[in-house]
Amino acid sequence: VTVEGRATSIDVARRCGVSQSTVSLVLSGKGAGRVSAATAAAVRAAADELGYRPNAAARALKTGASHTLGLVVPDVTNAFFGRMLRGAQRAARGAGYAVALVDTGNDHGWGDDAADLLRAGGADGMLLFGRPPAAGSAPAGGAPLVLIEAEAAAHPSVRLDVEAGVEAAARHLLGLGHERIAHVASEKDEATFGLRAARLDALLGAHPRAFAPHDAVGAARAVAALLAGERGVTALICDDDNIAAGAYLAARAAGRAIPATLSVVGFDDLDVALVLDPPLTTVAADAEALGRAAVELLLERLGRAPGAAAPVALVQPVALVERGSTAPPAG
Amino acid sequence: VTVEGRATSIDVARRCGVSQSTVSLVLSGKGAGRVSAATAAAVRAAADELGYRPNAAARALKTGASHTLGLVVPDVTNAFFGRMLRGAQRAARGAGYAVALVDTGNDHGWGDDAADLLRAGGADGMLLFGRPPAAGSAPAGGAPLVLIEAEAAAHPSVRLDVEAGVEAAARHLLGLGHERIAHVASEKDEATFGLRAARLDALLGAHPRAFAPHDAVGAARAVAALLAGERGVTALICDDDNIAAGAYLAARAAGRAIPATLSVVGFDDLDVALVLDPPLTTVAADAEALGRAAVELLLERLGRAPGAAAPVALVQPVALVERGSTAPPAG
DNA sequence: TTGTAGGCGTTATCAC
DNA sequence: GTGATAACGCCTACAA
Repeated sequence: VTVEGRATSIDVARRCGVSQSTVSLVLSGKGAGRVSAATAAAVRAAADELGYRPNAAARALKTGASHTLGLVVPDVTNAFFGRMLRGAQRAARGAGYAVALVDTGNDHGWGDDAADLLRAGGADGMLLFGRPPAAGSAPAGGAPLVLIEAEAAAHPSVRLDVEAGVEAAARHLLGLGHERIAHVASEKDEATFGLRAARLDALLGAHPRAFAPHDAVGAARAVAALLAGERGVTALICDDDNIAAGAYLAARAAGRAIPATLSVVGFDDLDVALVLDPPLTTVAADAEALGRAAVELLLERLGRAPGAAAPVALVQPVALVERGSTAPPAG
Repeated sequence: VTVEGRATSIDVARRCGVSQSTVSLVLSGKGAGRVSAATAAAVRAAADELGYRPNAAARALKTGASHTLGLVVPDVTNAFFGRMLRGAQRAARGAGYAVALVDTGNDHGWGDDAADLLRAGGADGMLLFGRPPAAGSAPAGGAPLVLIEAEAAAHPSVRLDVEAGVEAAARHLLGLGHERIAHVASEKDEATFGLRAARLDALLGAHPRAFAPHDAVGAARAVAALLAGERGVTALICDDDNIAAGAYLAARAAGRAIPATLSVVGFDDLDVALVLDPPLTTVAADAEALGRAAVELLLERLGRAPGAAAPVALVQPVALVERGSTAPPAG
């Protein structure tokens, strides 16, 4: 267990009197049937004693693959990303890849961030969340790219079927008898939110809409303003459960009881949905599966030739979970 | 904007008729006063046109630094880690480092995970959350290590002053007149939780304790059992806000009103604390600062000689935030 | 079955 | 000012 600086494969070779290439052969598992069992054992023993670890940089340089994936998300602080991260991370690790994370903190320095990461860590491929890379920039320096919750002709992508999600929410409320439904939309301009607004517009015609940040306190302000300004709103469709939590706060402050005088639907089915009182009716999204699928797409693409095969655009299903926050409108 | 495979510094050199080493000098900024302004400009132009990006692996091999930090956390899904991640990530990026993330998913395959990451990504240093590395293993392969929310003589560390935190919570409840206070502890065996239990034992003497998972539903079960089994408990100190959220669920189910017949104190001050009704009295911890401090410690250590200077153990303050979930016991 | 040699793309030390 | 040249540690034909 001697840990003294670094042992190289040459040290190992010297230690047991063989050549460096033999060491490489044995330790990379490609010595089967080529190196005698005795030498192989000796090599392994020596490597063990020296605590030898192959130098990742050297290997990456030689093979051209760093076995690292870059993941760019707008806000690690959001529970949704935590779950997505876990899915991505697991899938990646299962395939021997590490995940390097970039949190842009909602600033749109996309190209910069992504490129920086690549330059720094030398990722083999990138996962970009939320918006396609700016047209001009080549954010990954030519590395394979997979988009999450965004689409672009040039790259494979995975996203949730958010249109079906908001549609299910709207139909649920319509079925309950609501006639004036407001959309509490995200203030971020990510593709997914645009899709939702468009579908709701098509479905509901003109209807109130407010824009809110993804935290309960900020969202509460937005919802309070909406409720004060718009007459007769009896139901809210929120772009995210955190925003829905804000709606609860605003409703409480305004003396509106949920669901008696205000119905609320969220999106994502985060942990907070169950903690709210009453439990939140929401559109459940499997964030972990999303992350996993994105990584699988990227890994698959890393296997292919650079431009081969048309990029796929995966769409994953979501499902409305009816809980206690929705009911027929009063009176 | 031609992106054709990869352009190397040799391509750039050829393009503008200089030697490769001149290109290196110019682009690494070390050409000041050595390379003529004209050549420098030409080199930069050529690099731009070719979309040249230095090869990270080659640079890492040559310089011995990958500019990547490994971060190992038990559960990215917890909002606390989201905030910590952000702090760590920002500090790292500010210094030109990328952060590679490993989520162990609460399994204690420490050595494996950390080593795997290192092998894969070649991190210059590691940040380990929650528990010191197993004595025998050298999880980072000799790379500098910083512990977060854990301490060990051999490594620098940062942690929250959790003892002061639970003490403040306990004194607050004691001051309110509570006499039978239960501790809803985390079921994880991380150092931070042991510290809290010990302090509460010292302060409160024998008192009820239940162990709960860090999700509301699971925690609710644990709290329900505690409340059913123990007589006269009027207040709960929870190891985390998610657990406190579970306590709300259990209290609701058991018909105990918060704070009228049950006071609850949480830990961390996550977003959920404000969403709960009534808002949760909790011990606020600055997770972002924790992440930042850890990265700074690691970067500083990366600057020094391998064994130089005694490892520091930073302890960051926490503060009780009184909100609506605590009140004098009934009757 | 094993060893030799060349090169991956950089950086950095020297001559020129 | 600029250009050869030698590593960095590993992989992999190819030679022995």
